[in-house]
Amino acid sequence: MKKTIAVFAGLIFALLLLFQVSKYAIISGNVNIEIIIAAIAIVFLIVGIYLNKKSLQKETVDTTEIDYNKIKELDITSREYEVLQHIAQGLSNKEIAETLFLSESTIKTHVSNLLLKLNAKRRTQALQVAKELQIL
Amino acid sequence: MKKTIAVFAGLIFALLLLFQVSKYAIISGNVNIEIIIAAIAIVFLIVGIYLNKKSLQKETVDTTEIDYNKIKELDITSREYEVLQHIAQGLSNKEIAETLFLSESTIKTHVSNLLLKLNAKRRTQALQVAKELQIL
DNA sequence: AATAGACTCATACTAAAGTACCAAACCGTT
DNA sequence: AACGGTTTGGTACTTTAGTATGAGTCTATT
Repeated sequence: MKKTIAVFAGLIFALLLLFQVSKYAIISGNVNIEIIIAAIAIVFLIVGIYLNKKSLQKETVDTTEIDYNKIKELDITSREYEVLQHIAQGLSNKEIAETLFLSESTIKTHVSNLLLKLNAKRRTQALQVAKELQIL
Repeated sequence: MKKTIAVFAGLIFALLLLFQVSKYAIISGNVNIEIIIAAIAIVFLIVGIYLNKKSLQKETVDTTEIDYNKIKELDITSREYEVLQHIAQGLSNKEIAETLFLSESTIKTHVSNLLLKLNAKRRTQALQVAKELQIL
């Protein structure tokens, strides 16, 4: 975090410097105007690309938005979805039952209903389908 | 695709126009130099951000690079990895056996070895671990 | 108050998944 | 040719997963 601030401070300083240098270069008439304009354009193009890449990095790590509308369309209830999320964690029915303070029977019924609604034969297939539908 | 070309052509044209306008504005001395430099900087900053966003969109849809070195580190053989990929597709052992022209027994041994190497108790957990290790 | 949907849980199954152990064939290396 | 690792496959068994069915509870809505 400190590093980020330092980088940004340096960047802003460098840009201000470029700004002033350009101004006086134009006024003094020593340098070709085209070159200065091009230099500014290129520098800010690069800065734009860099800034954008930095800001996108965090978002794009696991940004696959969950389609909550699709969950409703499939008539998946909140409890069922909760179970689905636990399946995705790799938990067994018994483990899910323990974490949710329910009996294994209840989890089994939820899973069965999930498989029907997701049109899957196995829990692994349910995961694959759910990811394809952007539900997970 | 045609749209992209048109957009880019228009963009380049606009930039060239800006370039020329800037040059003559500076030479004629009608406009403040700072404003022109700032305008160029802002325009190219925005262009840079836009271009980068466009180019990243395709990559970032499912860009979670697979760490092949980690696969080797875990001593996961090519056949085992192949089976892992099929598990991720939601296939059963029997189905994997059919698609790879192997017996179900063979798939079971591969799966068992995978579970050991990934330190998982179930295939769903194996998937979760594999994704966490960026193997899938 | 009655109804519908969600949630819970049980029993009794069948079907997969997974373990343990063994063994043969294959393949590249020493 | 012998060795180590991979791949393949079998048997026998245990453990999960999943299905089918029925039923009681809870809650919001009519």
